[in-house]
Amino acid sequence: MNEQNPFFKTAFSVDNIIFGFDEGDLKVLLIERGAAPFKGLWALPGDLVYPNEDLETAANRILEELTGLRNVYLEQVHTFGAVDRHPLGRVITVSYFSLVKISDFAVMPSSFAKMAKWHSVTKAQEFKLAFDHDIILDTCFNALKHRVRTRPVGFELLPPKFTFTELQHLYEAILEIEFDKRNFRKKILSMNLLKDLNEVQEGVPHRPAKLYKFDKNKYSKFEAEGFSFEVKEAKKKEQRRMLQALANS
Amino acid sequence: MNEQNPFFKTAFSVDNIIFGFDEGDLKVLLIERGAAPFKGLWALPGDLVYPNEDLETAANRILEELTGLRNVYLEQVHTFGAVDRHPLGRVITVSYFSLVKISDFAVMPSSFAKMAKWHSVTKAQEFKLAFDHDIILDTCFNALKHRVRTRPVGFELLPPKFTFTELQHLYEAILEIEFDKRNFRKKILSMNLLKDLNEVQEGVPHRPAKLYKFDKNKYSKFEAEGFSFEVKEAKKKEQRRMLQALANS
DNA sequence: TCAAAAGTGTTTGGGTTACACCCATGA
DNA sequence: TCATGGGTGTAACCCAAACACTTTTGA
Repeated sequence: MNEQNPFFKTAFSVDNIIFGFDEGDLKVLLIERGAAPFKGLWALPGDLVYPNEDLETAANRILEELTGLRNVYLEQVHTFGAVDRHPLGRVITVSYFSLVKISDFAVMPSSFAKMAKWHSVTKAQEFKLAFDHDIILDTCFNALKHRVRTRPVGFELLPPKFTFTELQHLYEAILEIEFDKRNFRKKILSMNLLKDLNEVQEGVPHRPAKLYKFDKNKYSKFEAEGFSFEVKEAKKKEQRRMLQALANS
Repeated sequence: MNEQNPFFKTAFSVDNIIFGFDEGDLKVLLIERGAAPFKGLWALPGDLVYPNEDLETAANRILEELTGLRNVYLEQVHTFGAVDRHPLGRVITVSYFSLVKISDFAVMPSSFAKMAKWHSVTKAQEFKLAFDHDIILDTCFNALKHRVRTRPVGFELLPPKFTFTELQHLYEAILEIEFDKRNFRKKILSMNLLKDLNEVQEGVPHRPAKLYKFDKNKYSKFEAEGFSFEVKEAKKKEQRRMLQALANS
């Protein structure tokens, strides 16, 4: 193979959608572009892939350079390769999403850090992002919604000790649905994924909640067998609302 | 951007897993490699992506060159980019699967045709394929299994008129599960996806089955709402089998 | 009349949904 | 004692699963 070959005029990059969870809200880490094209707009963290680097390695590198974190949940989502997606040339990009615990962010070490900022996902979806990053964000958010119903990955976003209510708020934020408290607890408990730590919250102005941690042993069982977090409540509620509306008209 | 830049030493390809269904068996179209590397091994049809060509366009082009078919169901699955996956250089490949009606294959028009051959998927999974194509095949077969539970895409693999039994065999071949005839019919009928053609099979040595076609209008409803083809039978059967085994020991 | 596949209903059980009140704590 | 969220059980319902015999046709 040689470099004069026109097939080698294409570059490829990795874009990394980094999700976090804080204050009951699902967040995504964006970077303000300091240079053209799209200077001043928010963009997903990403970089060209080195010639001797695997795709996942590149995704991990971007993540570590930006956040200092390693060994983070990472999943490839989709590859975007429209001819005109990058104004300066042909760049095909592979998107990944990763799930991090915002509690781990003591410092954001790299030079990127000054421009990086957490944004609520719902708000970021309304931004005009650089390149086709709005579509990428959308696609990855959908992939996360799907994954969370399929594998117990939600825990990747929570601190090591958490309350049931925090867990429920996390699922609600990701799936954009509200759950019944009792049914939610029943469902999660029946999965046997949680370990009761026999500890409680401190410093809260109300009855303190019990703390749980995620039980890795059970997790691996689901890795093999699959996991189903069925959600029909929202659909039914919606239907009933529409029937009501019809009846009232 | 310029061509001396080392980031432009990478090429992009698309590999296309073409599924068909015939004689109760799920098939995949493979090509025998006529040149090194991997000369003589079976490989997935694929090609480098032209510099001015979108990824999907490339996937469709490969499909059309090989089969003469256009407007075929096509879905991106995963991107494979291990540094050493191609012995002659860095080639990142985006995999797609497509679903075709084998009945449409009057001729296979291109020069590829003489080397292309349908293989039963289960057998092809045991082959040593060129490059990392065995992993790609596996990944795409899993993606198909998933998609078929999620959207009514099975019809893409059947001729325009088909019997209930053919449809059931198709689902069984894809999901590698056997279904109860009555439950299967009930489930499909409740989805209201089929149109009874008031015709029957001809020339069969037994009671002829009714012919159905797929009803596009209903389909679009599922496109929006989602579609669930839940399958628990297999799991339960497996569990019971294991309990039996335990009881007998 | 036989072979071969088509066609058809009902019961059971498990899991999801709906729903409301008391409890523990800090202020 | 009050405000705030924590924590708990039961009945109804729906859907998937299990299961066996009759029907229709061609040979």
